[in-house]
Amino acid sequence: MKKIQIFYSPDESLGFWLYRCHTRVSAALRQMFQDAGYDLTPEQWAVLFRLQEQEGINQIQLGEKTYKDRHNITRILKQLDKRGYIIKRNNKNDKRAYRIYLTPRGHALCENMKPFVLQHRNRICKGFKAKDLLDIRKYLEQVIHNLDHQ
Amino acid sequence: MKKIQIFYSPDESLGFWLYRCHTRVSAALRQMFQDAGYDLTPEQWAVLFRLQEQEGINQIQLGEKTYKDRHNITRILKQLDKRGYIIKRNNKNDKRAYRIYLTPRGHALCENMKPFVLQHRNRICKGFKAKDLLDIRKYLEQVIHNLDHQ
DNA sequence: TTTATATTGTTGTCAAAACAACAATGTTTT
DNA sequence: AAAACATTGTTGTTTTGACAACAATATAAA
Repeated sequence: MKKIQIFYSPDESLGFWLYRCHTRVSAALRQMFQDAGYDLTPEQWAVLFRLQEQEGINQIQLGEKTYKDRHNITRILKQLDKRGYIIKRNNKNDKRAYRIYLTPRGHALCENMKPFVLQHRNRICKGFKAKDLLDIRKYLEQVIHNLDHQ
Repeated sequence: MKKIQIFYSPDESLGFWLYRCHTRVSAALRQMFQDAGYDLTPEQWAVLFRLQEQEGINQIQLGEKTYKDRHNITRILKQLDKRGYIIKRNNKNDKRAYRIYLTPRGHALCENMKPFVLQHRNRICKGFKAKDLLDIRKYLEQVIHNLDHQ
């Protein structure tokens, strides 16, 4: 007997919805930064914020915080460095690693962006109750858990 | 009086979770294709499947189905064409447009991938009840709706 | 101590997303 | 019919994600 498998459309699939949502949400933030006259990508923002949160960490730690690999961190820092938002200092204890710091310019940018980021968050969460947001997060955590465990 | 705004960490933000989830889910599918010995990206898969669903459509329509813009469709089709999975036929009614078709090789690939895609879907949805999946989708639809309306 | 292995970071390649500029064809307006 | 505008598709640039190869330094094993 032949095994019959029903293949539902991607329209019904979680991965496809995650793709749609993420690209739209990310594009909207990028657009918001642009409209506000800032030359900053959402990815650069993520790194910038983590640095403000915890200055002096190295690129590996930055990658863990932002869920980006070291290759991408290298390049994103290159962009931030080019624009004068960060500085890489040598680490005396470990000559392989750098300690990454925000410049005053970087600190200022980070503060300036926060209202826009808040506005963006409010926009995408419109109509959600606190419990909805907790539920969504619980679901998304489960997806990542599923991928982490086999 | 100064207005105080609490800026919660990205760890609490929906956009960040969507980023984490999407990149992990997408990377897992890419890895699954690779491990199975197929040289196919998740994006190429999305286009391939839509073509099987509806052959002869043009690139704009393909973009609408996959939520990609025409620039990306052009390049993804270039990859699929290079590998012999699709063919672009001229449209007599509209000389600007092509009609895109799967080759037999493309049809075969699409069929071959389905079990892997199903396995991937089951993997990321492990532990979810039918209602959970409906809820997630409802939430994600709401996010997109929020972005579509102002 | 010397050798082997792991960690930190860079560079290079390829594919995709976002965006601008362009060519060619269709459609609408005048 | 001619001009203005819209649609379909391509190419180019920049940024990011995924991956491989590499250099330099640190740590563990022999």
